[in-house]
Amino acid sequence: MSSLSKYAKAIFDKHIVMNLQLILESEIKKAIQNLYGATLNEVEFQATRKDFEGDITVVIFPMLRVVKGNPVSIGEAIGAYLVENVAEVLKFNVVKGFLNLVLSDRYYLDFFGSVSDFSNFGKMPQGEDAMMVEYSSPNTNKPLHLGHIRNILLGYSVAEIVKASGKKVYKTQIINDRGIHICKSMVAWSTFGNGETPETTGLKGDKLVGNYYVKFDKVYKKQIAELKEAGKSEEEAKAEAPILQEAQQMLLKWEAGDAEIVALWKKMNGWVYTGFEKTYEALGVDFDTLYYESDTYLLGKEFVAEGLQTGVFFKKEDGSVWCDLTNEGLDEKIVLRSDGTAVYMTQDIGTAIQRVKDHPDVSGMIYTVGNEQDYHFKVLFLILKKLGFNWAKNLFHLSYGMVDLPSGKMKSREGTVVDADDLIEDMTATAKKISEELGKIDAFSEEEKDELYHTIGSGALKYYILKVDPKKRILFNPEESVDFQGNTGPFIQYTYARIQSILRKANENAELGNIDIDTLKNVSLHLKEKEVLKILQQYPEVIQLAATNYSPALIANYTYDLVKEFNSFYQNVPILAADTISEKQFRIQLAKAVSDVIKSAFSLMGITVPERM
RNA sequence: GGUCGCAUAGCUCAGCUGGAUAGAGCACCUGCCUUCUAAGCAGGCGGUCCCAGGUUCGAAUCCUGGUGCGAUCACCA
Repeated sequence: MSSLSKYAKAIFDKHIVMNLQLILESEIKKAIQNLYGATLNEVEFQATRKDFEGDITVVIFPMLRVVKGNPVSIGEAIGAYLVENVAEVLKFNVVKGFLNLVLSDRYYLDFFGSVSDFSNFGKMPQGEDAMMVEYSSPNTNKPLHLGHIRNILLGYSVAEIVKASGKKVYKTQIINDRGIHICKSMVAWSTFGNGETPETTGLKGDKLVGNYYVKFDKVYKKQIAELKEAGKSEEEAKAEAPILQEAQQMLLKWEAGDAEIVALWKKMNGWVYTGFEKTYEALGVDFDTLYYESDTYLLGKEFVAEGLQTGVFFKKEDGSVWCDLTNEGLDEKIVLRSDGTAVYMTQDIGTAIQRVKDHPDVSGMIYTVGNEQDYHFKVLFLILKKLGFNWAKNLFHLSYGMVDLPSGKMKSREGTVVDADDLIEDMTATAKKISEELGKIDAFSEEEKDELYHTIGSGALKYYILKVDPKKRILFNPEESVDFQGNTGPFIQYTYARIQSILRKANENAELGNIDIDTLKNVSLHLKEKEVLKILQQYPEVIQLAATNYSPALIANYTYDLVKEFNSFYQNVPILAADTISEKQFRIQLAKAVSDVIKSAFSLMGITVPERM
């Protein structure tokens, strides 16, 4: 158990219960002062291991620096002192240099009674300080795939977590809506499309456009082969292929504002956006504000010009503009081409500045982008600092590992991608299959069933992806379906549904009434109850930890621990059939609290929970 | 080659600021549905924490050097 963050402390202060760890720390310091005349700066705590009796453990070893003596006898002395002076400490034992403290039930019950609403437990009120979280930066020439799914789920979840940790959050994306890749789809469509539309083909807009991106590549490769046969070198062939030149012509026309080309661009991008909308909806994510590359690259150019004046950048003989980062241990980086056109970096400079202009309360930004762009963001952040923006010190690249297939990297042009919509559909189908086999929801309407399948299927997928540490790469094998048992989304959803079932029954019998402190006083805790309470108590701290580490995986692991402990309680301790009324009431409330926290934690991962399953 | 990241059970992953005998799930094996949903519970099997040094009372964790895998070092994004 790490020391509680100041946020968690604030939560406990708000409720009558003082954080015990703080009390223990100061009492232990007093004990050392009284017993040995020494001054202790810090006390190290950790959760007591399961195989020893106790709830919280004080590590004695670090004290040996200021107190000379045998760790066991020091532990004994502190333990005796605490039992004497701290009401919550019932008894203790010392194993080697570890002082295990057994806490009173009363301490845990006071904690439980002090939280009036577990559905908001651990979430801090939103402050003035705003963060902007960027995720899902799609190109508008092809549909979203599994790689985007990780990006989207991760970014969304981190945004929710940061929000819960007490910051205002704007969710945004940068849409790469211009450039040669878009023109490729446009050329292919106008040449081979025969006026096809999403309406005439019944295809999702992004799929339709993606097909023409693939078509372009096919034709391009064929033309290269033909040119090589006619005696051209590989390089010449690649540069001279007519369809590529056509795309390049189109880009020039687009930049010149050619009305016909711009109209085509708008039409095809419109199809793609409609398609993306559907995918985002299926994933249950949203955005507060959108940015388009076509809108921000010009602002980037302005600031490059300004930086050139102030000496942040320099111009080479050919007219290209660079930033010298050799003092920072990096290379020189281009920020404007010799022909004056913008590069990726130019646009990103512009976008960042635009965002803060539009949202003056933004004091930092989080970019959810794959780790292949680590270098790019290192450079971007440095440049923004050099340009003198004070928010530049609060920029963070949420860098995540690639999602690879057993066959290697996914490539859109070669059709070796796991399509986002297909994957969600597959997961839903698997959920359906399993649900039907179990046959528990035969009473559901067709509509309710479909909703449930989607809840479970997408829950399985989201949990599967989010439970992994973001910086690690994921190897995804489409042949082996995502699990629905063990450490999975459906397992946790199932626990939630079982609790709801109990609550419904309790409600029918009017046993759900608010628990009062007097009832709690008469309860003596079962070991399993105590374990569940211990984990519940950690939730506020886990949110803060997940926020500072930008890691939904911490929320996932926490939820799993909570659910595992609860299931053990559920299976071993009767709830509705408890011996006494006060026990029954308490256990119902405990179950409810657990389900509230499950729902809350899952919402931080963008996962919904079913009432029955 | 330079830089950055990763390496823990057969597989997928936890392991917080260094602390006790390194933990889960899947798979495999045993039990448990006439009591609240068995997508569950209880238990078993399974480890040279990549290797070698170092710091420390104590290292999977920190440092150095290797090895392996990945990324990056474009007037691509």
